[in-house]
Amino acid sequence: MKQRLAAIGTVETLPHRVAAFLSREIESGELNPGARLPTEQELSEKFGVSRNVVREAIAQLRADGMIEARQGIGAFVLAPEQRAAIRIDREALKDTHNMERLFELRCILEAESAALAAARRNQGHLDSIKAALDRMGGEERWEEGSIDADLLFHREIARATGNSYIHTFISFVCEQIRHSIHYARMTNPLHDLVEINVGEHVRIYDALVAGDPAAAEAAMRAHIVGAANRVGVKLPLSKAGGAK
Amino acid sequence: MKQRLAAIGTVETLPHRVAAFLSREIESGELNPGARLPTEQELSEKFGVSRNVVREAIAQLRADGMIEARQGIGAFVLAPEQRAAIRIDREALKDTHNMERLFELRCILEAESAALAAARRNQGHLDSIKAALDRMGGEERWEEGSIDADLLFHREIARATGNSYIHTFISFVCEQIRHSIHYARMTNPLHDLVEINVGEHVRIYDALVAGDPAAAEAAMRAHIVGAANRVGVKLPLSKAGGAK
DNA sequence: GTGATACATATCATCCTACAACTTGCGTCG
DNA sequence: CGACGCAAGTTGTAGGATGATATGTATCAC
Repeated sequence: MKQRLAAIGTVETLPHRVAAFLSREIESGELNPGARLPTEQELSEKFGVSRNVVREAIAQLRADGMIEARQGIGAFVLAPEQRAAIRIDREALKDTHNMERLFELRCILEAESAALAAARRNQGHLDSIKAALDRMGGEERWEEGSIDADLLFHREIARATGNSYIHTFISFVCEQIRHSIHYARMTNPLHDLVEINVGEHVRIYDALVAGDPAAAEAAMRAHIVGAANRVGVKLPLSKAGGAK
Repeated sequence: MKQRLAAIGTVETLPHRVAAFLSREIESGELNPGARLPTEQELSEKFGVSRNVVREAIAQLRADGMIEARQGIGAFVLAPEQRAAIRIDREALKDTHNMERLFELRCILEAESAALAAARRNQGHLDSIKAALDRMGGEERWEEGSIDADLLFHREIARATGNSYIHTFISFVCEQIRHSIHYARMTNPLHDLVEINVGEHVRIYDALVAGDPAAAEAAMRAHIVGAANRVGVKLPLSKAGGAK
């Protein structure tokens, strides 16, 4: 928990600020792919920091595949397709519209993954999922704990697909949504209590136990649409309402 | 193209090596979440590099949310759920089984996204998609060019969903698969020519023009299963064969 | 003895300088 | 005119110095 507080209120370190500046400049199109960045010395003068700080910032962008540095020449902006990592800007999460987009992505990922999980889960998976489910509705009414258990529930289902990439992606998207909701609550204390609908979770779990992919997918889809509604986001998914 | 070659044969810089070492140590579980890393000085002595190099390596891991540095105390390993970025190890892509997992993830993402795109696309989107389609089957029979056009086709469809996160995720997964195929071809020159099935693409495009979500989803699913087969991966998707 | 204050220590954050490695372009020389 | 080499610019690495922050310890007052 101490980590969580620190993670949220992270002090903006200098390299992080420089990296964020350059990153925005690239995303916004001021620096097109193929363009050459100013030299490290120029950047250090421009920002009023040491060259060391600039180097750490560039190292970060380079690790993400946003830029490529060539010794003796300079650093160049790479095309977006060459990115080696997916990173979501925390600032963007404060926009409700982006939260809606995240929920949409999550729905796509989790609905079909639930079907996969229903087909492939073994007893160990079911036990882990059940444990998370119990933690959610159980004695601990502490809010943060319930949210943790909720996320764990979804992660365990993702793990039951047996596909580590699916697990990684779903964990990531869920965590981004957690942050997004966190921000939304700070600015708008109306949703002070994000209720967790245990019934929806139970229906998903039952479908997994039954090994019914179609039922699991439908239950998961209904759950995520419901969860989005509870935080004030209505999903315009084509399948949500109209599909069979 | 020069960038591409350089990107593949990238010289392993020292900070990158240190970061990779620590990253593997964390992934493998030798350093559990909450554990404290050795001090920067210890690491610099252990690897025989300057403290500056160690700092750049740690800056990378910190940007990914793998570790958290606290001034005056040390650096600590964070839980996997707290990662701020998704990064896929290039080495892992050489494993065929992982390629299969990637195709599975891609199928989940793209099938439903195609349905969304069919519902939301405008004329501009259709034009961009058509342009990519033409480049694929057109005069340019240069292999790399066809692959580029293929990926562009998929990216443009993802863009037509109007959801930037979906676009980012699909672009990323497709690019990882491109690399994976690249590696597979180096070791096994059998698939020297990855044929691109234009007919499958046309069917997807037609469904998008018609604005038929269900048809677009089905066509996309068939296409990705087919593409996987053509590179020697058979997808065990529950929906692929049995659905409907 | 107990509590609080002050100090010493450990560690990360930033800065500075210097040199090595690499690329490019220009000028010199054969 | 060509080839070689040198100089300048840029990134890569090294090493030390100083500031900021957290922790433990010792001292001192009560």
